[in-house]
Amino acid sequence: MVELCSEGHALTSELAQVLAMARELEAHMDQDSVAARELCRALASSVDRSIRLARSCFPQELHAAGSPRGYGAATNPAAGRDAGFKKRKGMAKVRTQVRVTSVQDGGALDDGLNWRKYGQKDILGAKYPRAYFRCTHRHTQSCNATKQVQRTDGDPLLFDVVYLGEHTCGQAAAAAAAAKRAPPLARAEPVQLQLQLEHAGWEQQSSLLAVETGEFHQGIEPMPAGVDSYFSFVSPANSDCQFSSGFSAGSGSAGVDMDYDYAAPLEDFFLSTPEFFQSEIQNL
DNA sequence: ATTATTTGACCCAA
DNA sequence: TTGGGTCAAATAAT
Repeated sequence: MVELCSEGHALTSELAQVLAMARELEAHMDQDSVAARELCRALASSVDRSIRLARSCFPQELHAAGSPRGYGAATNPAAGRDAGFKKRKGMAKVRTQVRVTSVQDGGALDDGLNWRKYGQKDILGAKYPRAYFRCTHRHTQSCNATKQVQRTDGDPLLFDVVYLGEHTCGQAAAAAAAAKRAPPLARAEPVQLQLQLEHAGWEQQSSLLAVETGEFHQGIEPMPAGVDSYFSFVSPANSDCQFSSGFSAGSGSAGVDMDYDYAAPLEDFFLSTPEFFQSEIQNL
């Protein structure tokens, strides 16, 4: 279920990067505070990636070790077994996890998706609370889409956003269409995305990718035939940011209940992602 | 007046 | 029993 080889390589190079950045940071420390801060941020991101990679290599062991919360695997201790998520009425069978750098600008970019906060909880072992949002149209259109937003422990500028369910109201499709017509403005800060798909006992977690917000949608390709879920990203700005992943859940026990098409909701999601987080991150 | 947020209470699965 | 998710009354914002 887990490809130790490729993930292990990624982990190794990630940790090597951490080491290099740490040394560079040391050299910078009493000269240039701006560069040092930037390095700290990169360092924290890298550590965070390493943790995720390590989790995907050794899910059980690391979870038992009690690492910080706020990660998809941590919220899903049953990964690898049946019922990786709490099955609630009307809950869609796909969970998408997204991390994004905080974007602080007053411009209220409206992607057409409306969320309403309905709760906030302190999470055991996490520095920051987790906020719970539901679709504004839950009652009028019985749309059961929800999401959870939580600031990561490692890097305060990064947020974990977990989407549960899909929009059955019309706004998701409308937002995707709007994003296609008028792509968001490019920002200086890259956005980091992480994709996590869960389906019954099957789980696959992607590598992290970093792409420019103004361009990332260009890399999205629909999945090829014969693969249950497939996405490919290429950042024009950075060849290191190339990402592609194919998921085949057709074999073994993972094949149960395959009545869901991953492609459409996820593509819609990525087409309008950068604006999602404007309001949600403010109070976290 | 209407709509959104806050926050303690409640529910439920582990 | 505990922790996470949701509810709903009070409060704030528009």
